[in-house]
Amino acid sequence: MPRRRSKPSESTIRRLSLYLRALEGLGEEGESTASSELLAGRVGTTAAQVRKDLSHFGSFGKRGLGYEVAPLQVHLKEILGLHRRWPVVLVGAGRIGSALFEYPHFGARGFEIVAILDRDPAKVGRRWGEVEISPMDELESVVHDRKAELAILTIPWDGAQDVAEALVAAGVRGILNFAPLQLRLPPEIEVNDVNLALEMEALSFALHLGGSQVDGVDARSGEG
Amino acid sequence: MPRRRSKPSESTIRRLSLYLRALEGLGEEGESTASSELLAGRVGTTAAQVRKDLSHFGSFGKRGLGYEVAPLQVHLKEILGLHRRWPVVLVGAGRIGSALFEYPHFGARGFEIVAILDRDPAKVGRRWGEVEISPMDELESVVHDRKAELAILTIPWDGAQDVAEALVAAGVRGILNFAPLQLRLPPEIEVNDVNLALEMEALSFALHLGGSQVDGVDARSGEG
DNA sequence: CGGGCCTTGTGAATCATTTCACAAGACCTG
DNA sequence: CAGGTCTTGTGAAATGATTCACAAGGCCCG
Repeated sequence: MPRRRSKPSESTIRRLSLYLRALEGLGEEGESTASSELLAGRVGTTAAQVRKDLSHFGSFGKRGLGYEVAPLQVHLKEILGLHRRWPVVLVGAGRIGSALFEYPHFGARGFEIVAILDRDPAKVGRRWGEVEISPMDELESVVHDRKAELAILTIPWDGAQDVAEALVAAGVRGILNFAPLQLRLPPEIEVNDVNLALEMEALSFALHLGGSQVDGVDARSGEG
Repeated sequence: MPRRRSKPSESTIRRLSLYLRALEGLGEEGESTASSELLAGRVGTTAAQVRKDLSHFGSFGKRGLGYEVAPLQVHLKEILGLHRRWPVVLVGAGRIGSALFEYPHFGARGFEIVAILDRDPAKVGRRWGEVEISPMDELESVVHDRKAELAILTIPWDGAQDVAEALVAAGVRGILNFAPLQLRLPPEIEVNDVNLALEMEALSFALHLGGSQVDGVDARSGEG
């Protein structure tokens, strides 16, 4: 197994997802091969970056030709672990939870929300499509029964830490966390934070700065 | 004005947001000062990192004491551009748009959704709270009238590029983009992508790898 | 008011990521 | 099958970010 030259960085992984989506687009457009330069253009990076990213996992291209769209898609899906179905538990049946439950791109990637939990008794028992909302005290049995290793947390910050710990105790190994706090969990648990206010704040910073002190901003003018 | 020793990185900016939130928590807990180490603990980074991040913008701490919670909060808000109100246009009145409209943490940071646009005639004219949904052909006038420099894009990928260009033409300078495609806009326009499927895929990668080839994974066991 | 204790701010060193540059192949054409 | 053209895969160089380590200050106590 001659793969894995050096360990891929977090950013490499994230770009693999982008390459995968770009390849799907190219496939729909009828392209059967793609050069690293073409892929880079679609994803907003450089050709060298694409090649380096892919090289961490093997040699998928043909010199002089580029990469074949369909096979590379398969490879990327396998690398990312998307060749299988992932049962997911959604905790928090609020607005964001509801939006994510309907989010079509999850299903397209094998992520299937198989259970919904909420602490609000008024919501428990309702059905969203095929899935009935369960009370929080069924957390452990639900996670266990459905063999869910992934969870999405869309609850207010004040319950998040406890729920996260319960999820981990029940067998969850990866959490997509929308609660705006830093979860403290064992290091082997993978947590991805989505902090929407933070994203807006990053925009605010950039606009604020650009509006008031444009002087120091170079980069684009001096050539490359 | 002796600020700005070197240019802060994107990651530094994002951590500033985290520090700000941590400081708010500390304030509520009654703390009046915070050391870089305490802040680092709350945010999941190192004390040196906190100090280096802050040092890009000035000297806010007192040696021997640490940082005063309330004043540092004010400084961070100013650095991030949060000392003012930001009118925001929301494009896409679907599930995600609805969730974001209700999202309490936006308002708490001065981001106010002042207009909603949707291409679906069935939605146009409805009210969400105080805001009525407008048709897409009012995009330019709405952005202009409300002086919105920020927009949130929660529409399907197939319309996103055109809408983004229209927003920019109307005066928008920053976009929070939920559409899973790479927007092609002038470089002075700030775009932050929130790609939810990608976040799940990053989790999937980590779990997939951890489950199948644990051998190469070191870091935690051997200590350092 | 001097000594001890803390914690900042920051150059220097380390570590990580990205970019460069080019040899090694692969295909095509004649 | 040789020569031309293209594009990969990859060490090496350049750039960027984080961590280290410590001098400079500030506070408190006696």
